[in-house]
Amino acid sequence: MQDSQTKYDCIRLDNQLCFPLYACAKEVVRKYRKPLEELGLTYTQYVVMMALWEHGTMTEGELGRLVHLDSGTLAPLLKRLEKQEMIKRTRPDRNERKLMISLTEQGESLKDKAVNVPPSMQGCIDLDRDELIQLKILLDKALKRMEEE
Amino acid sequence: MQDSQTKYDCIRLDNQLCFPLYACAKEVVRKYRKPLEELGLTYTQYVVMMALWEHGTMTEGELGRLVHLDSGTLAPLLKRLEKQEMIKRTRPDRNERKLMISLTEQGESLKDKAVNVPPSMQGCIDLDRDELIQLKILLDKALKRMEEE
DNA sequence: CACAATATTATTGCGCACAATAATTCAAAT
DNA sequence: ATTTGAATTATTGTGCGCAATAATATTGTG
Repeated sequence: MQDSQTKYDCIRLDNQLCFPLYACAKEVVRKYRKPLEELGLTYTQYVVMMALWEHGTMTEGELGRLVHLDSGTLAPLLKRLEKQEMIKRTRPDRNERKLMISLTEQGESLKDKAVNVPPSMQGCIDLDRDELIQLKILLDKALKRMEEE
Repeated sequence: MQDSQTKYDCIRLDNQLCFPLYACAKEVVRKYRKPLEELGLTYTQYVVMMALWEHGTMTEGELGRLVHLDSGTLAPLLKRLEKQEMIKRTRPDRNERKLMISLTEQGESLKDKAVNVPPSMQGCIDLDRDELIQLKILLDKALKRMEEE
């Protein structure tokens, strides 16, 4: 066994795939903070709002599956969004276990401010156009397979 | 403007690059939980230990730059690792501001268990070999550019 | 109907994440 | 030598993240 190849090579940071994934994700979320501050949203809240803007009213469970968050994270987050009057939380009569999450008028109209966020985040990941496309394809594919499990 | 292309398209979840990045990273960290439990480490602690196994003793600041964590996260995390007797935290005489982080014997030898983690995480991202390589290249490149700023 | 099993959300507990700020130590400049 | 400024780590406060568990409502089965 040579110097340049030991049994510990597999735990070098440079040889990890998951570490740059983890670190990039954190950096990106951090970069969103400023522009989202103007909307009064955290990154996670922004993701939840995007799901609601696109799909409309749904249960907490459906929402959680869409954005990859469980009830332990989502329940308090939704209460905060309700307090900010972005969403409403209501129990349907037919099934009082479920919690329907719907947008308030204010929440719905925040959409018009939110469309300014993606343009301002252009270049937040400093890669060429082709590389960004390729990266998105790979991440979408990986994520989809995780959802299928 | 047609139905299929509105000004709100840019805030559809499907059109985000950062969302699958964020979601994938979370899923991956979650998958590490089980195997790391046997080492008594969280994912973030594991990353910190990898940096120390590879580079040896360094200051908190250097460590933080390597793993992309600031003092607000790192300080309490290092105290927990010290309590578990994985690391030592000492102030050098020449500069009492700095905090040197070094491995204990126990921390050093945990390395031998840790080498089993990457193999057990093979397939944690369900992509072909070539796709994994490409993904790593793109993420490394993106992360490197973020570090350069 | 009774009651067991399931579905759905809420709570708890611990740790990460980071901005903002404070506290301490060191270095530089007059 | 004193003071100013920079470097370094620690603390505080808020929110995310998730496993484990609890609480409640519904559904299915005898």
